Amino acid sequence: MANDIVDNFVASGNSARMDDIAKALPKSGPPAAEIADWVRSQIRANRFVPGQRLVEVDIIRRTGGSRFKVREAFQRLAAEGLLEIEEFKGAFVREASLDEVAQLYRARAALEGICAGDFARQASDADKEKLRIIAEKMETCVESGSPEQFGRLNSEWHAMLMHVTGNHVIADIVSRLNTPVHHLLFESFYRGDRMTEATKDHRAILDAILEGDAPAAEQAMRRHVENGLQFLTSLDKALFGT
Amino acid sequence: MANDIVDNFVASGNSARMDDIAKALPKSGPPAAEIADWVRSQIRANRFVPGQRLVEVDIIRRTGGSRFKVREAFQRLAAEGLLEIEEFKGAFVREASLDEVAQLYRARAALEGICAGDFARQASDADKEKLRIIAEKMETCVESGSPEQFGRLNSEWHAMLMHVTGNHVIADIVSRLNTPVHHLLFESFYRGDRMTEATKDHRAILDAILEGDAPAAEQAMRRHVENGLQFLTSLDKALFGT
DNA sequence: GTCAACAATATCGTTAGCCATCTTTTTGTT
DNA sequence: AACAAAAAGATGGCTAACGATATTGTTGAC
Repeated sequence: MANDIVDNFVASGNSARMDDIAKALPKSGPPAAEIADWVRSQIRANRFVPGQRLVEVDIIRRTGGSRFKVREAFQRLAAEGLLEIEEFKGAFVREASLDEVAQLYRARAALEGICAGDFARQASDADKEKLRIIAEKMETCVESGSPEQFGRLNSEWHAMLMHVTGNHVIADIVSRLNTPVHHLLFESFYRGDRMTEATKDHRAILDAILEGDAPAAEQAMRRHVENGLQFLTSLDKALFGT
Repeated sequence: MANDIVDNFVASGNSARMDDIAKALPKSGPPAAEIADWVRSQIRANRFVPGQRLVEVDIIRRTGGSRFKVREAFQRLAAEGLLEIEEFKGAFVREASLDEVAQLYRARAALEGICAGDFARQASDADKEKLRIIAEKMETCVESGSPEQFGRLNSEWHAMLMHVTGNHVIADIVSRLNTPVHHLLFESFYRGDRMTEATKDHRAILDAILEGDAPAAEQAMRRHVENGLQFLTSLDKALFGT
């Protein structure tokens, strides 16, 4: 992501053709949305940690965007709940309290539960098979011990479960719910036997879906997300708590 | 809120010199959040209708905010999903499709269901009594036929149900879910016998809560919200559909 | 009379520069 | 040596001006 921006910026400066420049130059810098994406990715990668102050000039230096765009991006991120902006002090990465995270997880459990029920009810056999295949790949990840691949597949699995039945809006809400705690999510698969537990949960959900038992699928999904929360809280205690 | 802004505008509009104002008013215009609130309220009151174009200068004139702040507010509202911004065309009030509204309602049903369950489990007797009293007031509104009072109490009822058990984050999510369809909500209580039906639903929820039956409370709340959606879809068909 | 091309206006997007505010550092006094 | 006050540096906020684009109105030809 960062490279995209830099390349884009450099490219527009180095272009040779007049035509190319004519079309490339109107956008002198990266658009505000791109800057927001970049900051978001930095936060997700734990490169920007909660409480850290985001200095405008610094972001401008790194992204090549103008001050105006950077501030627009900050506003967007603040509206998303990722940043907090204080007068004359600037933007900070928002720190989500454990209680807040718990509520976000409970919300996610409810929403993904709905989607799991929908999937059990409406999804075609082909879609169910797709879901099964991804789950299978994840199991091989557990064996080979590759948590980042597991994480990617996990995201894909959850996203597909929601999008297949057309619940794009709910999926969007869920993704926003995830963002503030994504750096913890990322770390969670490295610790303990979270992967094996998650796999067990996935299997339970998949079984309910294959049997067409929507309420069971919903319940299983809820339990799965709530297990994730429980793991996260124990992780938090181990890291920061006494 | 709106009056504050208007008064502010009139004051600055009638003054003679810009310089005088700059020195006379050490406090600058309303902050971006306030402008966003104002625009939001205008949309809620159906004064800004879906598809309408929001011209920057117009908002500046009306709110007294600077162009920068207005644009910041637009960004925030776009992130909230209320507006859509197109390049060189400006901000439009976003039109929520019926499918989108349906998903928002299903999400709301799930989230408020959780809170209803929490309430049944954790709320004190005093809080339960408070909830009962509000419901009682709403019943008198049905008899006397005052829908806007009913609407206010309804908001209070739902808000209290969530906040009492500390689910502030979930309540916040729900309020954002409501915003895009609030103008329809506003109209809904004027039509048919929605008020009496809602009252019946509320009574069922309250009964489950008073008995301490959390799952029943959750289910009742879900049904209540889903009934609201059903009413809204029928209303939409009656207004626009064939 | 209608349609198309061109011009004019209005609006949006961007940048640069100035002003207000906060933080930190330095200096002076107790 | 410690604390307070003032000044300097840094940071964010705001306005004004400029360039790009869409929309609208007008004029001319078919």
